[in-house]
Amino acid sequence: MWTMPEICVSMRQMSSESPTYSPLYRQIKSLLVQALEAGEWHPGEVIPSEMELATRFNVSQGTVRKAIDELASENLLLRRQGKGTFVATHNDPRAFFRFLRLVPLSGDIEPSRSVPIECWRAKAGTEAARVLDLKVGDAIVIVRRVLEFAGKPVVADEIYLPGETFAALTLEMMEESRESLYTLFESRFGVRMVRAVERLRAVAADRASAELLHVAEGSPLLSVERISYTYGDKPVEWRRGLYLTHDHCYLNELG
Amino acid sequence: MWTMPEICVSMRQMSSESPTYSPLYRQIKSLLVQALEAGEWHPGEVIPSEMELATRFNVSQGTVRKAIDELASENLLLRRQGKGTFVATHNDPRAFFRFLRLVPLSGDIEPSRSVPIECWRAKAGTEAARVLDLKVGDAIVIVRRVLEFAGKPVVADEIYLPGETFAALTLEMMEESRESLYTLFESRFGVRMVRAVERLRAVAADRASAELLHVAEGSPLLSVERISYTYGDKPVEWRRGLYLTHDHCYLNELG
DNA sequence: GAGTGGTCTAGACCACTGC
DNA sequence: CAGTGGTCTAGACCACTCG
Repeated sequence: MWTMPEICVSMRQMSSESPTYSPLYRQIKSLLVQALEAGEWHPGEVIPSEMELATRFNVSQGTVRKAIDELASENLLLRRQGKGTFVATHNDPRAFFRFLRLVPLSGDIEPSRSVPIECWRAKAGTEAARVLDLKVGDAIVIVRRVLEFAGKPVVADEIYLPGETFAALTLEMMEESRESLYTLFESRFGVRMVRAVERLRAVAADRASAELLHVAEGSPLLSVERISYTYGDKPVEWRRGLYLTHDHCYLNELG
Repeated sequence: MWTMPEICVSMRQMSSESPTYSPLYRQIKSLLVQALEAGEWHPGEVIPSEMELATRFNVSQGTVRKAIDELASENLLLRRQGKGTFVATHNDPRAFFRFLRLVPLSGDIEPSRSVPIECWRAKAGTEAARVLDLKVGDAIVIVRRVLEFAGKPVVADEIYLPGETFAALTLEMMEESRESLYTLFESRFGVRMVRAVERLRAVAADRASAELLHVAEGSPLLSVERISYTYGDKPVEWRRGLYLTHDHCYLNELG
């Protein structure tokens, strides 16, 4: 159960003098993130109304509003006029394309399917440990899978996960699930990916990938290396995908 | 000279009944965009203070603030506390990396140089016409250039521009300019790129590109096709770049 | 109609910049 | 010091949803 932190008043006056000044609405924002992280409200659920939160935190509605505004713009929350504010979830077509920027060249919408291939345990090497913020030798889980669009293989993924959190992950679990991987992680492991960084390069297909994607060895593939983070910028996934960009392209908006 | 539109009061009451209702702050926002588009304030300049604008438009400071907030988040304006609000400009290192998401794998910062190669006039084909919103046969300007990092060629670009706007563009102009291409477009042609969409694929190097980038024919290259837009979502540039991703990668943040 | 988020206002005060 | 953007408040009203 969640208990109300009673620090609002003491927080407020850390103005002027303090070297770590942050405005009230950011403190509220961080309290909301803590509540999300602690699982006070689950993905897809409504959170209390702005007025209720304002009463709880002893601030005005406008201050809560500004905190929620930022969280909504970071896609942690979702506002729906007349209904309330909801915890964002990956179980939502919009979230799907936020993290998989692959679109068919034809523009048509294609059904996609995730085909898990392998899932095994290993110990973190120096690079996996660095990326996932673990110690060398810590347990990790490695998953290999293929993503199909319109029945054809388009992406070959290799995914590294911290072993502690994902100890229970099995191939069967992924095979049975009709949801996306991130939806599975969210519903079964309580891990919600919040943001990610991708590094893209063009590479030549090695033999294994060439077989998985049904192309000739040496064909150009788009290599997408991704590090995903949950609440508090904690890295929880390291993934390398090889994308076949013959009939698809990686779409990116530069704001 | 700019004249004050006097429609605020009439605009305000298009509530309830109207099918095209938009809140007051969005109407203010669109007036500000019109002013930017009309060249009322130039890139790098301060715009009037929030209070002044509020008086002009007969709204409260808060409403102007919300309009400016959105424009700042879209990178059209730049707020600086204590100094004022400025028209965003490409003559700024931050803007540079917003539109060129290429970073060295080593992490070091490398000096870049644009080497223009060719610049010629042509008539728009069906595809160029469609993308640039022109008629087939309309004049276009085509530029080829190479981007070097640390003295080595990394990007080969082919750039299509509407001929009318860029009639005066010459190779010499680009050679003499030490600014980025977008800075040149902004200062010499009054065209500010505001947003862009990129489509990425992995391709094999053809002979021409292989020579430009000093790699073997058939090497995997990252193909980046970009359409850039100015104010009002008007397309003004169509560009295809081939990126050598041996020592660099395309960095993308998924929010 | 009651409840939610969304807009708009007016006024007070704070933090930063530059003269 | 005056002027700018940034925060915070309180209250009114609008638009949307649902029972």
